[in-house]
Amino acid sequence: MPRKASLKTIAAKVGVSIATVSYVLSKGDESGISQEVSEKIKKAAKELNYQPNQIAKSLKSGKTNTIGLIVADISNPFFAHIARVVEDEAAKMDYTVIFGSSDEKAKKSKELIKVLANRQVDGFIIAPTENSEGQIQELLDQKTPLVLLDRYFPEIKTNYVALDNYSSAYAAVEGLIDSGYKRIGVVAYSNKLFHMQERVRGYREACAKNGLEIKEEWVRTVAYDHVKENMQDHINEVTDGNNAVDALFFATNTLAVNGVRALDAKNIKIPRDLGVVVFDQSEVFEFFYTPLSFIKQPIDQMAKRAVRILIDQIDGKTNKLEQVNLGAKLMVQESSGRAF
Amino acid sequence: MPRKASLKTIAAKVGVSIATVSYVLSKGDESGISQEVSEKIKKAAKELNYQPNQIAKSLKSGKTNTIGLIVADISNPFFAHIARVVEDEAAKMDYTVIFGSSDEKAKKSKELIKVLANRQVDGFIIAPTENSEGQIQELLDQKTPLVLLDRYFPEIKTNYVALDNYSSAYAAVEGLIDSGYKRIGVVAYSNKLFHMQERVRGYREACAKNGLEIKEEWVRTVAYDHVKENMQDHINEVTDGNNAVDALFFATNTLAVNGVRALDAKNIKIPRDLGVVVFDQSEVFEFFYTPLSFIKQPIDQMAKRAVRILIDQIDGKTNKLEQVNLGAKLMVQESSGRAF
DNA sequence: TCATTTTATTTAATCGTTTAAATAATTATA
DNA sequence: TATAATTATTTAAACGATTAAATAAAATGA
Repeated sequence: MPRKASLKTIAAKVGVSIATVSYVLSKGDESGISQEVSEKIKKAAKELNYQPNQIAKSLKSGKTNTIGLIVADISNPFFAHIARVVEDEAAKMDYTVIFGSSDEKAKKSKELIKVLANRQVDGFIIAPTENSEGQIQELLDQKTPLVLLDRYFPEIKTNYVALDNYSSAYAAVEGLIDSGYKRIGVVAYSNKLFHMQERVRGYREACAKNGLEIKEEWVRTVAYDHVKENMQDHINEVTDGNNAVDALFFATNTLAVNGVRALDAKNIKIPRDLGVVVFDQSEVFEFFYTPLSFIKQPIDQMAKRAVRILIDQIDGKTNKLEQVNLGAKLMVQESSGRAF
Repeated sequence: MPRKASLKTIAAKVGVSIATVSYVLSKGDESGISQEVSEKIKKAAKELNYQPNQIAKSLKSGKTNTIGLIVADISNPFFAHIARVVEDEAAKMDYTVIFGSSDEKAKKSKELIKVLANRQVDGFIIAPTENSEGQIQELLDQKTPLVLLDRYFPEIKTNYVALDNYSSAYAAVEGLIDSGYKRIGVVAYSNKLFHMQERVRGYREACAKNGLEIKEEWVRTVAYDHVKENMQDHINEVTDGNNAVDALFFATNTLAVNGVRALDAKNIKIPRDLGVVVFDQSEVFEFFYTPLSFIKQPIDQMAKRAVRILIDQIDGKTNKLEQVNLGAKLMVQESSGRAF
């Protein structure tokens, strides 16, 4: 790429100083530069197809108008949706988004934070991975504007926008109970992230409060990297023998998609043989022979809110902690209610 | 955010010039700076948690190591998948990705190109919208490294990585014909983009070559922005009366998802009442009561190839035109073959 | 006409980095 | 010991923009 026209190019062409050009082009009518010279400069700028170099501006101003977005995996529809909303909301405020996928690995997350920080993003929106507390704390110590999204660490004082995972899970499982299911299991990720723990806690409490016993073998946890390999075993183990569950709560959409595939392979029919409810949405669910009941997260709201909080922080409009827990909606479809 | 440590900070702390610090930190052992001073500088850098300012580097070098990715909609799984592969491939080469969604609008695309160009991205990967030929040509005229992805304009000499849409569509429709379907319709987007036209052409030719007549009312086109509103009407019109189709070819996954929803609403069963084949993949298809046959695009390959071509161009390793048409695989499931 | 005010434009510094060229310090050579 | 060669370090310019401060030019007033 040949270098593009800069203020210098224009200045040379018109025969004025760079400063004059800068004033005309950035200050408009209040530039204090004569009509005559202004016209010439504007004309030259147009002819040279001048476009301001945002990098130079950023260096001068210390501001890039860029948000760093770190999610687990941009190709996961949940995060892709978030990315889109963040993009739109950011664009409205003249911000641009650089993204990265952490694959739920603290190491990748750390590397991403470093790369994006070096690129001088003005702030971060992060769906943090397990064991990334240190990284997050470090950003806070450096006073980097930051909003956690979807997940957060209760022991760290950060802005976050998340869901009331406990209540949502509770409601979902209670829905199963109300439909008459009595032996309810859960499939969750085997990480210590608060939101995941809360979902499991919601499940446990819903059962407890409704007088249902939980056998520990019904509480299945899967590593993020081994869902495909291990799901069938988990499903087999909770659906075989006389200790089989009669309903399952899947803690994420990916778990559900894989779980349902495994159930299908065993020819277990929903809801005839097994009730199902899922945390989080997927287009898949409505196309399943039995549309799955799920907890619908207000993704648009969450992402918008996160962007706004972040930009307010960047602008220094506020430095008070914003901790938002939104409510989710239980979308009851056929998978969670059987005729008894 | 307080300003971070810079070379200047380190220089001041150690009591040497900025240049010395720069040499030590960027040239390593061959810096030509004495062991003694080097050590002091490295120590200070570590203590100050020095991180190089990529913006300053970029200004100096004229290179940002950033790729601009413009797709129709990052929240569409097809593009989200592309984004992920682009991200990974770019990261391998020390590049970062800024993305934008054009919503198939030339105007938005133009704006995005401007914003990203001002941010000095080193090159673009674009899935171009209808009527964006001018924008693309302009980038080429400015010698901006560029690779079109998924779609391209045959009349413009650009690098591109796409699919042999014609052959793939042809094969898919011929699959329907081989299964005995005789009154085959198509649902496509009503845009003039080459890839879309090629899909329709593949459909037409497959029918023609196999001696099947096509009634023009079976060729349905939908505006990108009105799929949801109009799909039901289209489906009704091609499935009602004695001129009804016995099979449908959906030209994209979004069209298929909406189409199948509309078919469901009319209680038309696949493949009993209607054969279906789809261009492009979706997780949904396998969960439908009848898994849908579809054309599987080699998305990973496409996106990787696009990144590699782009970076080769950026590096000036080559300036020869790279035009890649990959083949797709027809994944036959139950939706396209009925027992006659 | 000369000082003063106002208006228009330029100079120069800055952001953080790189790097060619200049200079200073040290070591080797005669 | 003076000189040349080598090694270590600094100076200064540059990337492209912004902007306070300096200066130049024009207009105003007495």
